[in-house]
Amino acid sequence: MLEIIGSHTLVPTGKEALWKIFRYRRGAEIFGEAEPADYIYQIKSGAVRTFKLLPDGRRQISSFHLPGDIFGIENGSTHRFTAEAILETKVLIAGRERVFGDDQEMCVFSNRELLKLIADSLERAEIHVLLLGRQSAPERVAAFLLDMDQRLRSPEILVFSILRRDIADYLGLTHETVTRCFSMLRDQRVLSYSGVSHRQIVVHDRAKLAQLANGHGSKDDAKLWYSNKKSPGPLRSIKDR
Amino acid sequence: MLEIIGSHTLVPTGKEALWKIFRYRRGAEIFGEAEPADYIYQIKSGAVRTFKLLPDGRRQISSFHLPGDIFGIENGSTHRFTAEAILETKVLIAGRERVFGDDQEMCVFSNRELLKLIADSLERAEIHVLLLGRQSAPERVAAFLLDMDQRLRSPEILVFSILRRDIADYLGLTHETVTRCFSMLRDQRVLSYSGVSHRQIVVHDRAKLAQLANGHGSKDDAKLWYSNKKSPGPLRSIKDR
DNA sequence: CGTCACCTTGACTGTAATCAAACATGGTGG
DNA sequence: CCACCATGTTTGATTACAGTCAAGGTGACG
Repeated sequence: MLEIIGSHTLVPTGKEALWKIFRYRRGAEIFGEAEPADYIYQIKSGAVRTFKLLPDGRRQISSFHLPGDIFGIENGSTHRFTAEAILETKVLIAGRERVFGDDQEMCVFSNRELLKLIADSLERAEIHVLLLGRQSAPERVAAFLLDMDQRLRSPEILVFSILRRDIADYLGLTHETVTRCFSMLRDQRVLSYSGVSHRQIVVHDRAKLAQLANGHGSKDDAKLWYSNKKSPGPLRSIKDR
Repeated sequence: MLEIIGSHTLVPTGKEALWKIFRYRRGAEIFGEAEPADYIYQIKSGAVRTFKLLPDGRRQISSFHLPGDIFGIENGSTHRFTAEAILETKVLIAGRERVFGDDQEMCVFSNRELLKLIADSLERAEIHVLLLGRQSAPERVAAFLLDMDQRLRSPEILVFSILRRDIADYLGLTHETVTRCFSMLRDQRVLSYSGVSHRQIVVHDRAKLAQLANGHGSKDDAKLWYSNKKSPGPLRSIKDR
């Protein structure tokens, strides 16, 4: 099983006893939208997606959570997302009273820490809004890769358990469009695949990626999309390749 | 000058002395992105938009703020948005130390109130992400109208100082698309314009609006878009109408 | 070795963007 | 008060980006 590896600080020191450990299989639901928010979660290993569903099944992933990340904190009494394990995942769980209890000594965070956690989520959501509202498909994919690369501390090989479909639902695209953007980046030598698996990515040109992500890319970058297909000459059947 | 009228509770009682009043003309910048966040703001009258810009000028409006709304609170030291008055606007201003000061007596909010303010912003941003990532243009416009209608307490006439361009930049669309969606809703008798101004809207069918906003609308609703144009018969010049 | 889930690519379609033009509104100054 | 102008809105024609539908390829795993 592929695994995302992060090197983040886990639970605040001295508070370890307040957390219990749980294990979820790939695809398992950790909590559901609108369910009572009785616990908060911190990832020990693995990865989690949180998302909302529309009645007709359209899905919007709001975040991917990696080792060290805390999720499931709600100011209200219920969860506003569903959370699922993307792969075999271990999480530390603490009761809600460990966050919002009156006795600070029994809490895992100070008021200030709690505020920072929520403010950080807000900032990420605001960036996500800009991405979805005003950036093109290649820009979104570049921004996503850059973000993942940074969160995983720019490893040699980006090992990626996140499916194309999940990336698409995070970026407001389809899995085919995500694949096409990856292929475009590969053709431009911004990234390549390590070995045969398309889940292991080597990022060659982070500067180019940043350029694309921020809309600073040259106009031609987007054109490459279609120009590849419209090359002159007779069409070749699939067998000919 | 048209004015948005809200009937919200202003500053917490007993804390009035901590706020000063300011006035901004239409289009005036209240604060800029990346500027030091030395003050927080509450709207007394008028309306404010907060937005981010991409280097090439694309704009994403994150929120419209109406009377009673508080904005400009930052956990960090700088603003993450630009804020501009949409029309002649009066705001109450308090220094940053009134929010994050150590002495609760000198602060305008309790820790709990502050957390709720930020958590509410986060919830709105998360809904915005779903809207931008997974909803169609007509759904976005319906959701926007419903939201505004609710925030203004479902008045007889929705008086609207927000330009089509601003709505578009909030919904991740163009102003033409927003106009087309309004026209579609008018043709379906969901709303109509009051008087000659297209800035005064009467909402006739809130249930239908809610249906459209949540993706529960019938499949034909979206089709009306194009079917109007493709009706048989000779084309009429504009003068003929 | 076969199956299943996932990924890639191609062909075509459709929604919303773009480009363009006419019209409306509100403010200004003669 | 009206003519004029700038700004905003509406509608139409066309384009383009991303979605949909479809088929084949590939890797992981039993």
